[in-house]
Amino acid sequence: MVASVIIEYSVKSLDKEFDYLIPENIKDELKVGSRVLVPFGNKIIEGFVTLIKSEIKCEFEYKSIINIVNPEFYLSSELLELGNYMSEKTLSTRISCYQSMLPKALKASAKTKDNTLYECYIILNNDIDVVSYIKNNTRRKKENEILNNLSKDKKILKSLINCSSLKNLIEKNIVLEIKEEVSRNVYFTEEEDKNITLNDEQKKAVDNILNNRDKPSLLYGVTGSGKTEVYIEVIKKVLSEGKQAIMLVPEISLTPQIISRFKNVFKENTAVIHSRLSEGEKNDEYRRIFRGNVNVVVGARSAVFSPLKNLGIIIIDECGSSSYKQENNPKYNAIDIAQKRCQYNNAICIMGSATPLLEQYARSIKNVYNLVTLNNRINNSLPIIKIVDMQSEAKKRNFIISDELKNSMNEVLKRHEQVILLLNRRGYSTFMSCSNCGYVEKCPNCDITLTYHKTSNNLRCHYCGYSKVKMNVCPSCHNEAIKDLGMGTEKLEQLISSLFPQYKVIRMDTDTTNGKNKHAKLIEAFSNHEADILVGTQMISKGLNFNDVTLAGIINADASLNIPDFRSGERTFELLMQTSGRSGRALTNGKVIIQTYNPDNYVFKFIKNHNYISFYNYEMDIRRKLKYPPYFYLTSIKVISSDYEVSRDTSNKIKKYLDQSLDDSYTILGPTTANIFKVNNKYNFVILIKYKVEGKLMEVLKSVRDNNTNKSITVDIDINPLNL
DNA sequence: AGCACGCCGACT
DNA sequence: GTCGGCGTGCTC
Repeated sequence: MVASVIIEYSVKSLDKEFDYLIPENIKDELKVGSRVLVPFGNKIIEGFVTLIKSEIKCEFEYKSIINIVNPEFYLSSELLELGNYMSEKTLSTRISCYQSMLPKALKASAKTKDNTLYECYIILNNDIDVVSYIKNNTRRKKENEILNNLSKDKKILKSLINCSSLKNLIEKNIVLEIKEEVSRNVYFTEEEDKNITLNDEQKKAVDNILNNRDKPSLLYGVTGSGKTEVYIEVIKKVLSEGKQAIMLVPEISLTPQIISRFKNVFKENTAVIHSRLSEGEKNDEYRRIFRGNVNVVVGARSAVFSPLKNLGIIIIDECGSSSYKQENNPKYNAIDIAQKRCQYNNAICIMGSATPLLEQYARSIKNVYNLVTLNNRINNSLPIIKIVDMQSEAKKRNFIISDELKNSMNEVLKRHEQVILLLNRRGYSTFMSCSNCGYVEKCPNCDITLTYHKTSNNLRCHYCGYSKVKMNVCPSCHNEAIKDLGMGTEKLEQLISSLFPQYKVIRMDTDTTNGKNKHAKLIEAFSNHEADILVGTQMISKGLNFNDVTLAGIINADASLNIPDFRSGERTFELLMQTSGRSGRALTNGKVIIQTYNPDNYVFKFIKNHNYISFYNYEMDIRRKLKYPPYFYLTSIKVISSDYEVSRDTSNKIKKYLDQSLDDSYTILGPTTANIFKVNNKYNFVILIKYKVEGKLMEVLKSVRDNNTNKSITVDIDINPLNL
């Protein structure tokens, strides 16, 4: 017998099968999808079995598989097939696709080896007559107590009774130690299960989804319309059919709130996977899923690969979020993967959002997706949205907080309600600049300014991680005139504290939430009303549910509007809409204040009336005129090199090649310098291809990729990119 | 990816 | 004469 193996090196030239002999001793355990150890060249490396066949073509001498790495786990034929599909669609190696399906500890080439945690238990030694031992043992009471407990409970956690008497019993071989695998406790607050009854609209949505299983459903529902209840109801139905469920959420909305919500409904049948788990915890959850111990998996992007054997539904919550697309290789989109898996398993697929991507809504209008709408907020009241023109505020010398926002905050806080303030920029200030000569401190490796972080008193590059100590003297004109300009969450927190000294402020951004459970603790604290004002970045915009919040303030709505990307309008609309959704979820007097220097921008016109549909129509018109998605597909080719000229010349060469190989149904733009031209000391050029029909594009792209043999040049192809 | 083989320049 | 540069090709 021979096994075809894909080995762990993720390079194009090795993205093919190598055949190995299967030794007798592992013959029975070896499966297609098994992880194996094989000799390759003069090294021993890992790989996955993709095929087992009987015939041996004696063209050369085969080597033998050394061992199966972890006989219990293997990639199912569904996942192997999915990996091949993914590698075709993303033009990345098959091994990189397989590896992204597994937690790190189970990957080939993992540095963290299998993180299984064992716990030591004690049991009675059955070969010994314990009853008579107890009878004869009159002096040592403690020992008898332990023995009596053990004969009742059979097995007890050793750490619970660890004492000298126990040690004695173990030494005498009366009590035995055994090791058992355990799952680490994943953060979870027990709550009583509120038995929620659905309103008519929600009931209709559930029926509609269940009756249209043949295609994905787009659950379009305004924020606070109760999408989660619909998800839960549909999942319950699927579970009752004996099937299993995956629920995908964006990482930032994977909060303790949503986790305990699901754990309270589906109890220990739930596995949760998110980035704040340790590798060991992820491994535990993966194992539970693989063994069929859970029926519901809640997780971010990569949870779409959960090895459920009887998949009945995949839900993608906040399907408009760009977090479903992986930014590095393989550049897969979890929504595509979900749809593929649903097709394969005959499973229900639900995409839910108040702000779906234009692509998604367009498809639902064309009936590619089944459109299901929730029009009404549970409490029947949408927050009032006010747009504040910061240009006129600036004349009053209000640069950060407008009078309107300040007054509203005072009102709300006096009523003992809460405020959320969104500022999409972490750190203390936007940049440091010399007020004498205008010198601006930039990252030496990247083409962007450094951000000042006051707590750590350093300047940091948010792209490459470079940091340096803050200087007081200008390196250019040597004056002591360095000022921090612009506003980050750190500075805003400070400002708010001084403006509202009698109220407590919590700040949430990547800098305050990187500790274990920090994120959960901050949310819980705010939820318990331990603070009155929550200041934060993106991460406070989604999924959070605070009953006392009646005011949401967006400090600088222009930040995301001014990003040079054709989706910046759509992104801003999404961000503002989602943030607005945090206000007035339980109480009916919700209010949202949006501050901008461009109050005439079309985005605000639609935001003001909560009007996604009008926004959709307006934005679609722009996309059609400019040949952007959803009217055209997009592929970007990024050429990256540490040598400016090499990067420029290579991208020109590629452009020439594309012009020759593709007809004029493809629009080829560029090469131009990327949005951030220099990152990590490397120069980035971008070529964009727009097209309606894929045609032979994939073949052409493959040869572009394969023709680049120069190791110092990276040619990064992104099919259907979400960020330019 | 990692390593061997191989063919040309400057060094004890 | 040899040490070592990295270009090319192979790995079941």
